[in-house]
Amino acid sequence: MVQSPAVLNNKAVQILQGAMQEFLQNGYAGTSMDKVAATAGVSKPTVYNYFKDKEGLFRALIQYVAESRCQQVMGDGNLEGRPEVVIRRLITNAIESELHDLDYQNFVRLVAGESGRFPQLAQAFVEYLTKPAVDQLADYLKGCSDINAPDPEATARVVLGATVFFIMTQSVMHGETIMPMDPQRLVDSLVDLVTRSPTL
Amino acid sequence: MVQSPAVLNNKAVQILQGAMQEFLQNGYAGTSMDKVAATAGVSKPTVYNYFKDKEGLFRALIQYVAESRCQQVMGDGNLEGRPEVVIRRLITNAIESELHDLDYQNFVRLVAGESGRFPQLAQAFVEYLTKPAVDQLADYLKGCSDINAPDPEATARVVLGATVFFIMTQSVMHGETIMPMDPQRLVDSLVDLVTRSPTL
DNA sequence: GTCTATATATAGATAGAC
DNA sequence: GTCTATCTATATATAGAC
Repeated sequence: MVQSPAVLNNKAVQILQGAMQEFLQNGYAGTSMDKVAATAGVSKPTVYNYFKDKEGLFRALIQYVAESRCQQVMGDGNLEGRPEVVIRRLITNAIESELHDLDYQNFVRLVAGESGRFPQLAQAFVEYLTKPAVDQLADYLKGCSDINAPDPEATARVVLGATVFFIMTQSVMHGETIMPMDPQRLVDSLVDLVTRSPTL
Repeated sequence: MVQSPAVLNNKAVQILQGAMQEFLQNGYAGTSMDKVAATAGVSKPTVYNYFKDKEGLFRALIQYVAESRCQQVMGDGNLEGRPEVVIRRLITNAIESELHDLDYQNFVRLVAGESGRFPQLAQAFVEYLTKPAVDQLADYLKGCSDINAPDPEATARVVLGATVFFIMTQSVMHGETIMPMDPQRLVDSLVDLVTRSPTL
């Protein structure tokens, strides 16, 4: 029985791959164990041999995907240089890598959509993806003396919040045609807001 | 057959109330027409007499809830006064009214979670809730000469994006214990960022 | 460990009585 | 218009053969 993605043999990964395709496409309740088994190329009892039940498989899958995404979000962790350049690069990278990543968008939809019924999984998302990103940026901002951020932690939430909101509205919620905007304008405004000289 | 919430008799509303409770709690695929009928206090064929099928009922419900929320989000539309005061009040109101509104959070979870399979409903959310809020703030910012916002539309997205992200992370995704923050700090930082004197 | 076959429950949707 | 009763499909989960 697989409880943690830390220990995964070949067949467990094979099942998780099939489960990923189905759950990301059809949500938790919309996914049947029959289709998971078929997509994974195994029989249904084999699925139940590796995972206790549908909920156990789902939890293992979310953890599996979150761990995969974890490194990517952090980037190389190399936040060095002048604030205008660093912040611009950080936001540009986030938008470019997520705005057209359909798998990531479906992952966000799935975790957000199930956050009421699976609060622990939503918390794992916050702990392993959201919080590290905010903390990393906040730590960088703390080291910058010549920017407009008396509260670096709150400022980091503003910067990343605006970025996440942009991706959510434009792509996840399909708002690109309804309220279109060149991502560059958001980046420019954010850099402009944060890197001005602080109040005298 | 009810197609639009614009024309709703008593029984249709009664069914929508039951549907709201079930869909907001259990999601689309997790909701059965049996439970909708039971919660609404009618029989299943009666539900099908007023709505074509499960999908038709769901679409009508989302439109119904979105229209109810539409006015509330806009507030009284009275954005007048000095920018520090107006922006502070706007964000504070949004956070106070949404951060602990469980129905609203479940509505966000539902629409976001189904946005991949019901893109039209997500677009209605953007068109009737997100876009009006952004436009209203952008219009106000355009009229302010003494603030730090060369691009009012992008700045409005930063302000509302940071606010929505805060509510999403703290409440919807249950992150309050993982990355706690007093909402006042976010409000202060946003007001501070936007209302500084523009670059010389 | 992995399969075929199946038990049991519940889903969406409707026929037909009133 | 509204109900009880029902049809058909499919869901989760497992028994038992290999």
